[in-house]
Amino acid sequence: MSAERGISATMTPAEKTPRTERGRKTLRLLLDAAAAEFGEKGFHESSVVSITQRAGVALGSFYTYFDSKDSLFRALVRDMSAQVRQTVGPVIAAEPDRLEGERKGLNKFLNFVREHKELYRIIDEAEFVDPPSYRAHYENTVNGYLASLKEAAAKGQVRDDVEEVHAWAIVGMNVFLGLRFGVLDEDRDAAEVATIAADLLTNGLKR
Amino acid sequence: MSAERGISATMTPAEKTPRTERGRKTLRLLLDAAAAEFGEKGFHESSVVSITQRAGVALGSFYTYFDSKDSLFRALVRDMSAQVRQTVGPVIAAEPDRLEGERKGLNKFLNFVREHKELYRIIDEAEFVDPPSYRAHYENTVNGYLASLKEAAAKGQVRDDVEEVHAWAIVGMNVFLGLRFGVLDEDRDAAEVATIAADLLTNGLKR
DNA sequence: CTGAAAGTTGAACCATGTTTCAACTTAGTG
DNA sequence: CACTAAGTTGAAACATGGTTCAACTTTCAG
Repeated sequence: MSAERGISATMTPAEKTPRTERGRKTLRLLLDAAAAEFGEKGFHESSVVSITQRAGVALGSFYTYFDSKDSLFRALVRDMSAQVRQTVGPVIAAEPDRLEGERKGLNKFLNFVREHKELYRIIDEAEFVDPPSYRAHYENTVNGYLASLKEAAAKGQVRDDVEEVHAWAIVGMNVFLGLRFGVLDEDRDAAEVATIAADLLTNGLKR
Repeated sequence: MSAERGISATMTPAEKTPRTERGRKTLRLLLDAAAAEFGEKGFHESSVVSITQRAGVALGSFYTYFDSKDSLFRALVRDMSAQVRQTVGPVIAAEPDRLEGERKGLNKFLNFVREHKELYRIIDEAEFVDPPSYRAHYENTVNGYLASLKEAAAKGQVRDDVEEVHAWAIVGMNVFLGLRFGVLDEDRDAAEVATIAADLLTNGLKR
């Protein structure tokens, strides 16, 4: 996760950026340990002590890089929010047909969630730990969706009255399918779920 | 809320049921204070002290009725979960046409959420405070939905391949519309949102 | 009336966990 | 090499808030 993607991009200046290689390595250890810890136990059950232990670092070192437990959490949420969009967005965009893109995007999303249950959970908890980030996450997601739907409408691929309500509905649909078939259980084939959902979305519920 | 609906029905035996009128009154004060407190601050920011203060009751009295802060929260979640289903379910069931029922049900749900933002939030937080209740809430909701969709399919009102994936998709859609147009903002007419969503669900996204 | 059961009270106890800090170690530059 | 900046350490200070309990008050059945 974080370790693989470098640090500075999505990092706010609130943290004390490391100046040496050793520092960057420690910060990375902390971020990864935190993602694992928050994912397993949730924010409130996680402690700074146990995050540092998991990272194999002394307690005090934590405060070399973060102002507080909250500030670490915020950093993580922003990080993940971007990660989801960067993973799914391109898959949808690459497909010439928007409705087929929807199927592929959902499939990608389901697989992403299965591999990153901890990240999914962190974003959910932001509703309580850091509401602005939570809101921003979904607004960003929905806005991206809406823009892409409007383009498709212009090309005549989907109904041309698409608007915000549609975008929220679709995002909600995807999030819940991710929850049920990605996080809670993996008892169904992801591609099949994506196909069924995309078909529902394309043709509706009517007979 | 709880005060208006009486207590025993959804209450588990875990709590120490009051034996006198005075006791029932105190318990009701505590439940209402807790719902308000959890709704405003969330579980972890709420304290037993401040719940009892809000209820106008001594700290120690709390433990006459609940084993712990967690046990109170669990009671509240079960309570609300039932409340949502009892509010929306009948509206859908009363309508002969399932697709029209969907529109009315969503409309009812949106209005319910607007009046009960605190309850909505409590259920969300159950994902972290009491996962089994959270899971149970959505499984119950989805199962009810699925049963009703299958009935409609038998009557030829909706496609006859309806299954679990569809039900989760629809519930997710509704939950997110509730989040956006009920909790986060009320800048759109609820009936209009319901109409747009029901139309999407009926006819799909294709041109 | 009266006594036992139910309910009330809040100070004290206790557990947990965040944050600080001053002494110490390591890294890198002139 | 040496010297300074960067980073590390963990014990201790500090804050919070859940839970217990023994003394007290109210209720209500007999």
